[in-house]
Amino acid sequence: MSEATAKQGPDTRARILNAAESLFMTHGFEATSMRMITGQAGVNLAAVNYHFGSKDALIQEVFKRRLTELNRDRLSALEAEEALANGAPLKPSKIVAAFFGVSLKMAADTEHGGATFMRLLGRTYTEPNEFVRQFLAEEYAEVVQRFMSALYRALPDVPREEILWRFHFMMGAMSYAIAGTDALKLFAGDFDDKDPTRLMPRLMSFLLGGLRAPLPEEVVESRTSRRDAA
Amino acid sequence: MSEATAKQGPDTRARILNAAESLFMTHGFEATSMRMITGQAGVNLAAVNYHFGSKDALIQEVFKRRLTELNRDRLSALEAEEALANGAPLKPSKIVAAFFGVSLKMAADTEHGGATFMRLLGRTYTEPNEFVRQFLAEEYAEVVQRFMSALYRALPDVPREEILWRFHFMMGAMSYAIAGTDALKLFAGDFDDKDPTRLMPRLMSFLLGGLRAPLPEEVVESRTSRRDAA
DNA sequence: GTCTATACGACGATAGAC
DNA sequence: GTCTATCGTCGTATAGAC
Repeated sequence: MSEATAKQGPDTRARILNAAESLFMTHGFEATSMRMITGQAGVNLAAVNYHFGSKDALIQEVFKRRLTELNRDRLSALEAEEALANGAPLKPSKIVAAFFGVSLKMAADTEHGGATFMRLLGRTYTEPNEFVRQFLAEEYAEVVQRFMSALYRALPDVPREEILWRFHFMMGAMSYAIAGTDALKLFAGDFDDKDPTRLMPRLMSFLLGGLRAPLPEEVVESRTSRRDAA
Repeated sequence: MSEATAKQGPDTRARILNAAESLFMTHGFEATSMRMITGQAGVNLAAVNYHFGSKDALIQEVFKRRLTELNRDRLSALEAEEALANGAPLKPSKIVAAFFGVSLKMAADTEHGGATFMRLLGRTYTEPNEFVRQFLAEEYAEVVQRFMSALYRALPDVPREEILWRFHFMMGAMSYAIAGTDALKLFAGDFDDKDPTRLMPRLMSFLLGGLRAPLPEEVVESRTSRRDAA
């Protein structure tokens, strides 16, 4: 159990990916060394750089696998709602539920590392590193565009820039929701962990309240004055 | 300007702290090496470990200085509102503005590294590291308790556990708001950076909408059934 | 093409001389 | 208190064996 799970595995590349994913999700990216990965995979240290180029590239590959799946599920959820609506604009609650419901579902999967992955994903958004953010942008481009279009239709009176910002805020709230109970316990020692299924309705109420909140005065003013000018 | 700002500075400890703060806020904690710090401070490499014990301890010291100041300002803002209210419960908007207004103000200070600090602070909440979270809990204990008390009074009909969660969600939204425009640009290439002073009203609308949103059904149900049982 | 052995420079940390 | 020398580990690069 200590190391070298299997010595004559068929695909070195796959063994590295599996070992890396498992270790990353358990210890985080930084705390996982190349020597830990290659040790567990039973391959030579240099194999990682040969197959992936660098540790960062390996991280990206592991990340990509999960993120692609996650975004596919998010799009499926949105499309399912759109099919039901039959061309009519979706209710904001349906759109938000499609995006964040799928996210929380993966976050609830503690067995396959989904929870750890979602925590890492939340942190990655605020990563100062340039190429990480750019990679994330590419992965998100399609799904964000689709969800934004749905929201534009659902909220025709809200300026698009405002919707974009509020979606951004919602992602932040979700990130903390997933990072979760641990952080909350710090603030309230008597805090009960309770049923994690309550998180979803809790978060949904908050997100919808924020999304449909009255527009900030400055935006209202600028819209009013624009209307006045016209 | 390259290194060794002053060779015969009086207080080695202070010179290390200043150099560390400057470098941390510019490059982040991890990207700043001990050799960079001691080089800029004009002291020996081993001096950091002698005076602070470790790099982590030095990070805590620098972090603490900022966070103490930030939380002091947040409490001052709350107390100023409470003085105006003369014993009456504060409006939720005043409470939220006190906490997050001060935060955004520090985040807007790009000159002294306030922006970088706030970005790092936002990430630190979701840090899996145990002692980092415990340190943060101690630093936040008083200010969170005070703000929660104010919110309990302001929203007597909302279950306290719900308020706690929503405050947590608000912190997440703020964290992403500060991490900011860079992340947003990734999703919308045509996105305009615009006036950063608009961020505050934008965020405030969202936060208040979320804070005052209708309670999730499950919470309402459990409260109703509890009332029924009584 | 794959893979291994080995070495390189930078990192945080520490023991011991002054 | 401060310094030098050195330790073990890190990610990475490369020469050469299969």
